[in-house]
Formats: sequence, C-alpha cells, structure tokens
Amino acid sequence: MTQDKQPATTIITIEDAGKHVGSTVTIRGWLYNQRESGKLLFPIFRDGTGVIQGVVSLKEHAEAFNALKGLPQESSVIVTGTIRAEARATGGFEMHVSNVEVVQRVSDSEPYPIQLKEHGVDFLLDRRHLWIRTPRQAAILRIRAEAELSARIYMDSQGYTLTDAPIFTPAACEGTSTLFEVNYIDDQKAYLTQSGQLYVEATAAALGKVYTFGPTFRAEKSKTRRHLTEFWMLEPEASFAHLEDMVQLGEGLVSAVVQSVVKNRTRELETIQRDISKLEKIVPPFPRVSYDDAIKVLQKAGNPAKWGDDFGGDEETILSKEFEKPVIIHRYPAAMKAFYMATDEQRPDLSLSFDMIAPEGYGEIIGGGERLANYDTLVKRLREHNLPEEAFQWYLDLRRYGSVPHAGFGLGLERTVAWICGTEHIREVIPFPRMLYRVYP
RNA sequence: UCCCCGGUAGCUCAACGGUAGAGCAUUCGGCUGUUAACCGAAGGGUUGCUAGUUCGAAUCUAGCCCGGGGAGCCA
Repeated sequence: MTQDKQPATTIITIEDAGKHVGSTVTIRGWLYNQRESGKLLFPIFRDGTGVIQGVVSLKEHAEAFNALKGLPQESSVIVTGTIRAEARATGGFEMHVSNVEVVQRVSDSEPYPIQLKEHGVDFLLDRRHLWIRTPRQAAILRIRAEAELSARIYMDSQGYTLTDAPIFTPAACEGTSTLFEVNYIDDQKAYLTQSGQLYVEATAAALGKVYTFGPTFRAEKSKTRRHLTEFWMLEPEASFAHLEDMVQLGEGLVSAVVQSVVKNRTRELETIQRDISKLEKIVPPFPRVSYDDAIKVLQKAGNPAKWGDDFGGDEETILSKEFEKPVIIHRYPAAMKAFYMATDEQRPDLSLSFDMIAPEGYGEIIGGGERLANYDTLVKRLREHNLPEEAFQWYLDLRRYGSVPHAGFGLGLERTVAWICGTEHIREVIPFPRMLYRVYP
C-alpha cells in the first residue's frame, strides 16, 4: 500500500461544501459530467455525499483546465479549489478549481455506459454496480440505511432483543411459498429461509420480546414491481402479546422509521423529489378496518370482492386510497391464513391476523397476528396443510413446554422503503436486487 | 404456470411491404457562465434467432430465445 499524497488543503465532502465558502479545499471523487464553453469548463464532481459544479478557466488555471478538458465521465479525481456561493450553480455552491490530480482516467475507447439521460430498466439493471453511482440511487440507498438503523433503534427502545434466525432451514416455515432448495453437506437437502418467524417464536419463549432482521428468500414466480426473490424482513415476536399489541407495535415502528427518514435524510428525500408533506402525516394512530368492513368498502367502490376472497393488488390499492396513512386490515378469514395463526374465540371463522397496507398503492408492508398456542390444534393444522410433522417437532416443543399466547409480525423492508421513497419499483431500494430471472450482477 | 407488451446504431426511440433514420454518446472543430449547454462535421447497423409467405420483409405468419408489466402467491 502506498500512502495517498497529502494535499496541502483540507479535504472535505461535498455535502459540507456550504461550510467552507471562501476557503480553498480538496474534494476526492469522480467526474460526474462536464460541460464546455470555449475557454471555460464546468465539470460536475460527485463524491458519494453529493454533487458540486466546478468552474475552471484556461486563462487562470491552464494546467487544471488541460487536465480536465476531454476527461471522460467517471474518471476519478482529486480536485482543489475555492468554494463560492453561486446562484447559477445547482446546489447553490461551486468550486473554482485550481488544481486537478487525475487518479484514474477512463479510457476513451470504453466510455462510461451510463449517461445523464434516460435509460431502459434492463440496461440499468445489467449495470446496477454502476447505476448506484447516480445521485438518485445513492440517495435511495442512504434512505434504506436510515430505515434499517431507525427500525433497530425503535425495536430496542421497546424492549425487544435482536435474535438472528438461520438462513438454512430444514423445511417450509409456512408451506405456502415456494422454497429455494440447496444441497447441504453429504446429500442432505436444506432450504433458504422464507421467514424467521418459527425461530423467533422459540427465542420469544426464551427472551420474552425479540425480533429478527435479515434476508428472506421466496422462489415465487412473481414478476411485479412489488416482488424480489431475496428481500429483508424485520420480524418481532412477543410472549404473552395479543393482536392489538402487535398492531400498536407495527404502527409505532413504521411511524418511527418514516419520521427518522424525514428528519435525518431530508436532503436525500429532496434529491429524489419525494413529497415530504405526505410522509410527515405518518404518525399513530393508523386507521383500522376489519376484514368484514373492508369487504363492504370494496363493494361500495364497485369491486366484485365477496367475503372469503383474499385481497390482490387492486383491492389493496382501493383500500389504501381511502386513507393518507397506512391502513390496518384485521381479522381475515382463518381459511386464507397460515397454519400457525390463532383464531378468534367469538368468531372461529376469523383469524387473529392483520396486514398493514401502505398508502399510494405500495401494497402490504406488514403481515402478522397472534399464533396458535395449543398443541393439539397445531398438530391438526399441520396435517390439514400437509406439512411434514417430523420437521416441525422442535416447533411443537414450544407448545409442549410452557406454551403461552404470543404474537408477532413481519415487516418487508423493501416495500416500506419503496413507499417512503415513492419509487416506481422495489428493485431500486436494495443495492443488488434479486428477481425472477435476474441474479446479475 | 397463465395473460398482455416489447426486442432496430453504445443509449433512447422513429421508420409498419419498396435504398434503415433522428437525438444523445464517441472522435474532430468552434464558443468565457453552462444547467441532460449550444453550433458545425465525421465514424458507427447481419433490425433477438430460425423457418415461411412475397418480385421484395425491420415491417406479415409460425416457433424459439431474452426482457418488461400483471394474475396467482406473497413482505
């Protein structure tokens, strides 16, 4: 390793440029774009924290001018100059460049493929490793990071302990979704987890209030803007908790995440031109609608839904359009929910379940509810769902040894962040999306 | 798995039965305040693949491949 050359001036990040007006400073980054006007150049630099326009004249700084003239896009540079407030520059500041060190010059014969104009989705996804350099994508990834951080801070503040769930699992957690099968050691088969839920039920019985936060895999052949084959899920579980406890935790969590992004990532929200006023309204309580009532709302809106139907994208969109906040739909028919869901004592045809539907048509971001605590009922359900009982013996142990009422939910990180960012597609909110028919790069 | 839509220059698209084009990008030239700068010039194509219809196919037909959106399923 060779030591970087130490410039004589202070090294700053572009996001802090405004604090250095009048000073001569150094920025380390990349040439994002450049315009020419005779003996003036207007390079735009980016460093990951933002972009800033530079200006350099041949007359004043011939060496810097010649270093930048014709320099291909995305060449890496260390530039030194004076920061000035400048209304004509986007961002309000610009750097009068006096010195340029080219770290790596991009080849003229292989120019940087991503231009500042529009590209097709396929083209961009094939170059996702470069696409994330654009200001919009970088801002989205910072918002995702804020969402993850604030979610963990909130969960811990509520007394929940993070207990990581395994990625390799012996069998289906729910039996409904398609699993990725992998070869384990010595001809054994294992499956990539499709939910940490069963494991978090075990850790809840050990630690009380817990959650898991990690990747989840679904081999569903879903080709929509709301689906990934690999996505991140936060799953709380609490012993002695009931449906209403989880509804309150869910709205508290979602509100905390949204408000943290609004507060700490304002600049990024502006970069992606998100309407912040819509996010500021996301505070508890969220509207609650029973499944029974949701059917009535749908029928009123002219939707052909009838009792017993599950909600698809259209139905979710109709329901979410009724409110400015996420809406909680609770007590779905038991028949459409997973085998481990508890039922309502008053109405055995209903499950003690809830979904949270994001506003603006972003779909279900939370699904959860109260779990079946009774051993005999659970065994009966396993058989009804044709699930391999051997693989679930450890899970049944949780009902053999001190079973208690407990509840939890799963929050889909990408759908939540896609809604917060207002992105067209969920693939933009994860650094390297894994989708049906796409595992590159 | 099913249903729709698409595949033409590096990129975004036009041409819809009669010699394959534009803008951007690239290269060269011009310009001292540009905002996806602008002006001028040049290079750049086996129209996804394979058959077929036709005097003639980017264009019509069939099959296949690849991608996008949606349904089902789900976060």
